Amino acid sequence: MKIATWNVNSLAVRLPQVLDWLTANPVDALCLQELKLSEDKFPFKELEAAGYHSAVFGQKTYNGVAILSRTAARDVVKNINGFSDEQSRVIAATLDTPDGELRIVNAYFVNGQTPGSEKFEYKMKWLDGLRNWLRDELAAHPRLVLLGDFNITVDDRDTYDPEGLRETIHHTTEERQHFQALIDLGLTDAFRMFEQPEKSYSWWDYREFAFRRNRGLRIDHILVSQAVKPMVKSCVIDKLPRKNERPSDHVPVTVELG
DNA sequence: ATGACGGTGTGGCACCGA
Repeated sequence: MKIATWNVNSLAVRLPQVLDWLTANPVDALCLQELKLSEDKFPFKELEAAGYHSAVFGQKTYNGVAILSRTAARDVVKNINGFSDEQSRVIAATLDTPDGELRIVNAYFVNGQTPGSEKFEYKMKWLDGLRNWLRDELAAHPRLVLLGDFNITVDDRDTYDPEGLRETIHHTTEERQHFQALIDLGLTDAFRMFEQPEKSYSWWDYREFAFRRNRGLRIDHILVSQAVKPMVKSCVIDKLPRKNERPSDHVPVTVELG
């Protein structure tokens, strides 16, 4: 089975591209971030016509996450248990697969703006909350995938300018320690289980022809639990949608389990 | 470099993203 993550930066704008992508890439589940719309504006009908159920945690203007799946998701949890948050950033659900149940945790991590800012402090607290909750989720659901827009580069391979961007947002030691703390719960970065093209990124700024110059970051990740790791067959970034008209600044990342 | 681009909600711009 295939599971993908994509920060669409407004589902209202990107719905046609999502439908096109699903036609070309009929994954079993697609996790979306930055819907930028409330649940009452969510295109349930169009996605159902494409063969997908939707579990949605919407928010007007900012944030908003959803899990699209071929089979209906169950035991849906919205946001982080034990962490009070005004923003719609996390949706978790269980999928029933031929190999048993699989827990999906789809997250839109906090951006953090600038190290030292209030938003950065919020990012650190949010990461603490996520980790503490995830420990329980993993205990309850050994077969688990955590995926989404992490807004963290893992190491120098994940950034077009490791020296110039050192200790800037998405590159700080503190953020990377938080990422490592998630790994230490027993998770593995599926992308790095395989040999990958040099300078593989999942996001490029809209400005300065960043995509054309491949000045990007890898900040969209798929982490798998120890029980899932032996099943991982591939993990790929699909750059093609970044060439669309009115593209999202992020592209999909897909993991194949078998 | 207080910049760039793009989305949203608003209202003739400000805020946010990464």
